Amino acid sequence: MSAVVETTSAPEPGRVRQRLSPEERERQIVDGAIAYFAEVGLSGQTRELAQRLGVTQPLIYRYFPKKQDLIDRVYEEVFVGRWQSSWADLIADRSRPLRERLIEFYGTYARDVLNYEWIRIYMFAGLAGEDINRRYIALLEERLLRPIVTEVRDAAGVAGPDATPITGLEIEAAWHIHAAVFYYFVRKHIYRAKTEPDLDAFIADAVDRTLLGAIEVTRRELG
Amino acid sequence: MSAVVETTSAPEPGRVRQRLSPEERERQIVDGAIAYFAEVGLSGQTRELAQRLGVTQPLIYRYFPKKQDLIDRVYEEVFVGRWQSSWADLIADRSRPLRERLIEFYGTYARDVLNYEWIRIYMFAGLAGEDINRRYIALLEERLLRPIVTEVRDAAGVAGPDATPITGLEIEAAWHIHAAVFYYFVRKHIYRAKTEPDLDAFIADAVDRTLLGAIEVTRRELG
DNA sequence: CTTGTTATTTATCACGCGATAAATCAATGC
DNA sequence: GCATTGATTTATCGCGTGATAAATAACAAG
Repeated sequence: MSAVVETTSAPEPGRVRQRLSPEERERQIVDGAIAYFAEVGLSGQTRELAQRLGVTQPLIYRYFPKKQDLIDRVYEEVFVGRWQSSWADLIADRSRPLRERLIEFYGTYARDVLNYEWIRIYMFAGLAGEDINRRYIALLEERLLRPIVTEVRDAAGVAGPDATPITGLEIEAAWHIHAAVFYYFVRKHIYRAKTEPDLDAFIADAVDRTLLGAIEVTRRELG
Repeated sequence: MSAVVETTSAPEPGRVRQRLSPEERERQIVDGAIAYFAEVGLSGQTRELAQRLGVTQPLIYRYFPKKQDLIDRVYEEVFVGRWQSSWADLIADRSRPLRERLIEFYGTYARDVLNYEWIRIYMFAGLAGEDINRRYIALLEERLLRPIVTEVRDAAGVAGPDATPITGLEIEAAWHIHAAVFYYFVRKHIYRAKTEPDLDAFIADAVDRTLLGAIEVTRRELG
């Protein structure tokens, strides 16, 4: 009549064992891991994750022999393939005002990339010293910031990057636009603080305010 | 002839036991904890911390009976009392150009507040769901952002907050200036990415670019 | 219905980490 | 010196967590 020991996490007691195809179960584990790790960090326990999924903890190890394998998979699912190649054309489309292009870009980027799971796992990874963040920054600089600087130059009516190399401070200026949007989601999803509820209005306003200064300073310095 | 078990972390073997005054030892533990937790997060182990300090793990428990006590102390040391009351006067000093005031403020703020330990522990705390961040944001909004909006209004030559209440988007605009500086240090200390090496030049440029847009949009909307 | 495959669970190990009790020894006062 | 105090160390407990091996049972094929 010993007390229940309860070593391995069990699904809801009395629940019938559900047998899924390996593909379905793997999908379920990965999705659950993204949600769980985003909430508590990558040091979250496999037992707790299993409980949320309604399965036992060793089952996870059938699909991901090491916890690190699961973490790697989460990184891959969350960070790989979210960048849309069409964004390059959008940024560079001079048939439309730069302001309009940036507002459309950041509207899409905010919805497709900067959601709860992405930004929290991204910050957890950064604090853990992962390479991911530096690699993502390099990608952003090449595919987003330098194109933006090029367009800001054009909007300011000054020479392009071929004639005058882009400076460090110009890259930083493109970061200001990005930071305005990024930091909004840091406050929202990491600090869980109150933020402007109208996302579209926020983005339009953020682009307006940060872009005007970027263009004006560029004109003063290079014009 | 059994193998060494080594359960409790020991200081360097052969080192002579050093007996400090409680004040000195406590100071040493707190400083070590700030550095250690900033690096690995607040889930860092007391044994590892003890080893870095060159003392045994139970000694920490003489000064801080629970690990949470030590964490609370770290929060207190890092976050309390860094805000200088003189900053209010600096921001509101209309005998100087707003640009100049903000550059001086953010220069000081960057050095006095946004260092490696502060920004990492702040982000760890945010991800852990602590109240600290929301309380700090409330403090910033009251003591920094609203005053900045008031000064931006003045610089734009429009009515002050008494006549026209400050809007959510205006607060967000003040966040843009703040975000530019803050995100610089996120990239530097959390992602460990390369950043503009000349901090003063960066801050002057960041204030210039973000402030110009803030003033111009304010003039358009309220002028 | 019977049987085989394998998805899933049960049971358990090994180790790490927070925490505590008792032993030790460096400093201080007489 | 010698004794006393208390800062520091040694030894150990209990539990949580990653990981593994063996048992069980859901589903498909015949």
